[in-house]
Order: sequence, then structure tokens, then C-alpha cells
Amino acid sequence: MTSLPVVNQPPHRCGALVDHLARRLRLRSESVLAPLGLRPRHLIPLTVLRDRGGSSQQDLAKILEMDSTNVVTLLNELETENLIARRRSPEDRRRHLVELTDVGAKLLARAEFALTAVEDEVFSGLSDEQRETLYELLQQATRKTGVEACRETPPC
Amino acid sequence: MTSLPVVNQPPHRCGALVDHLARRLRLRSESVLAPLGLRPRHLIPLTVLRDRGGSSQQDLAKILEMDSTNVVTLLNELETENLIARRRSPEDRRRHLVELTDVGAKLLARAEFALTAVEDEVFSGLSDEQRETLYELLQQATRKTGVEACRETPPC
DNA sequence: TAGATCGTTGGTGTAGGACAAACCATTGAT
DNA sequence: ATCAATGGTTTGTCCTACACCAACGATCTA
Repeated sequence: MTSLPVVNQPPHRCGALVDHLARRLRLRSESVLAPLGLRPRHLIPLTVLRDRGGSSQQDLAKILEMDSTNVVTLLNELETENLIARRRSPEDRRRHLVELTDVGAKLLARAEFALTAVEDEVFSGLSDEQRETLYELLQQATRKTGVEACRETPPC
Repeated sequence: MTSLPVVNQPPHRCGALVDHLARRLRLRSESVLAPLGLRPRHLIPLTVLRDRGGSSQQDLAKILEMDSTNVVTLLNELETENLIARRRSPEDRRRHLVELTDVGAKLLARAEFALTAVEDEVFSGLSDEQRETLYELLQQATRKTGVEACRETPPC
């Protein structure tokens, strides 16, 4: 037999499922977030910043895996709304340290609250417990990202 | 205090995390799938069709939550590669029943295999067990979608 | 026969985002 | 002091995914 070693348990790729869910969430989120002046893409950096308590701008770009020029414009939007603040790093004044403002933290909380219905709908197939588990797994998977990005840039 | 009733356990919104992970997965998947002539967006309908064992075209549009005209072009791409087949419904000849071909099923399997490294990297923060749990939760959450779409259209 | 429905085609518009070039301020090495 | 390298910014180009509209053929249902 030229048998490729057919794996016992099929590998279970999550990619398509994640993509699918992301789309479903994004679609619904848009209309919910619009009144708050936010778009779905804004929530990602806001959440990351809350989780990490601030970050250099290029670290942020690495974490978001986004081109740094696009990060700039994204942050510009958030800064003009006073949701994040950039301040120069004392050690290296070329760097911008980005952090969530109080306004930003509050708006993020409001946004999350507003999204309750959305997530209830999209995750209606899951029990509360399961949703909590899901959240923790996602959190853990993404948190790893931060660590990774940190390894490459000592100063964080 | 004009205290808003601050929720005991914070609500734990998954949206941003899912978005973030989706992006990370998509970026890496592109280059991996390219040699197979696939793009990340193709995997979603292919996976859905495998899971459901076929679907009317408009049910598919509902499940994917995509505009039906765009679903047409997406399916066209898949059909020219012979990955899916459209055949007329016997009961209502206006309808197209879409299903995965053998070729499509095999390519999907190959694609998933090729994505092993990608998911290993992105989910490196999770143990095998946790990844399996995650997969099941995602599966369950998305499966619900199918049910939902079915409720609206009796003939499925 | 008339109206509605499923899919199809073609067209328009917009947002997200990759990528490149040029720039300033700052740092660090020589 | 000088000069290259780095972090961030601006601008501008390009592409893809997608929503949306209009019109059409085939088919079903009343």
C-alpha cells in the first residue's frame, strides 16, 4: 500500500469555523456598535490594550498582525475619539506607548454590554457554561500571541 | 450613586477574540491554501457542505449569511474546479441543490491536512485536549446556525 | 395567464487592508 | 560630530471581499 498514514482521529481544523463565526458576529456587531461610534475592528485593539495594559505601537502591530501603517490610522481614529492615548516612551523617545484611556475603557465596557444580545444569538447553541469555556480557550489562545510578540522585543 | 448595576461577573464577550484569531488564521492560511488553488473563504462553504451533506443554494446563502449574488460567484469558482456540483431539485426545478463532489471532499481533506502547521502555530497556547474542546464548541455553535436556517425554510 | 420565487449575470460602491516611498525625530555607534 | 538604523507618520496605489441594485430566464403557484 502506498498508504499515507491516515490519521486515526481526523485533525479537526478550526479555521473555517472560526472564520464563519467571526463573520456572523461581525455582521451583527456593526449595527450595534455604530451608535457608539465604533466599528468591529476597533474592538480588537481596545481589548488587547485592556488585557495588556498598554503596549508600544509596534508591538501592537505585531500582536494584531497588521501592517504598521494601517495600525497608525486605526489608532488615529481611536485617539481622536480620546479612547486611547499615545505618549512617548521615556527610555526611547521615538516610541509611542499606547494605552487605553478611562473614556476608552468605559466605552469598551458599554460596547461589550451592547453586544450581549448579539452574542446570545450567535452562541445560542451553547450553554452559559460552554460559552465561558469557549471564552477562556479563546483568551488563552490569543494571550499566547502577546507572549510571542514579547519574546521578540525584550523591552516589554 | 447613579450606579449602573455593574454586573457581578463581567460578561466576557468573545467577538473581538474570535475576530482576532480569525485574522491570524486567515493570514497564514492564504499562503498554505494557494498551492491548492483555494482561498480561505472557500473553506467555509466546503466545510458547511460536508457537514450538512448538501443544501439548497439559498439555504447556503442564509447559513453563510452572505448575499445570494455573491454566493453564486463563490459557487461558480468552486464548480469550475469541480469541487461542488449543482443539480436541479426534482421537487422544484428552480432550485439548485449544491453538494460536495468526491474531488471536493478530497481537496478539503488535503487542505485541512495542509493547515495542520498553521493551526498548531496559532493555537500553540492550547493543549491538544483544549483544542479538541474548542473545536467541539465551535462546531456546536455553528451547527445551531444550520438548524436556524432550516426553521425558516421547511423543505430541509 | 399573472405573479412570485430561485438562480444568474452584470454593474456599482465601499471598506479593509497590503504594500511602497518619503519624511521627521530620535537613538546608538563610530 | 556624524551617520546609519529605528519608531512612527503621511500619502498614495492597488486588490479583495462584499453589499446592493437592476434585469433576466426558468419555474412554480394561484
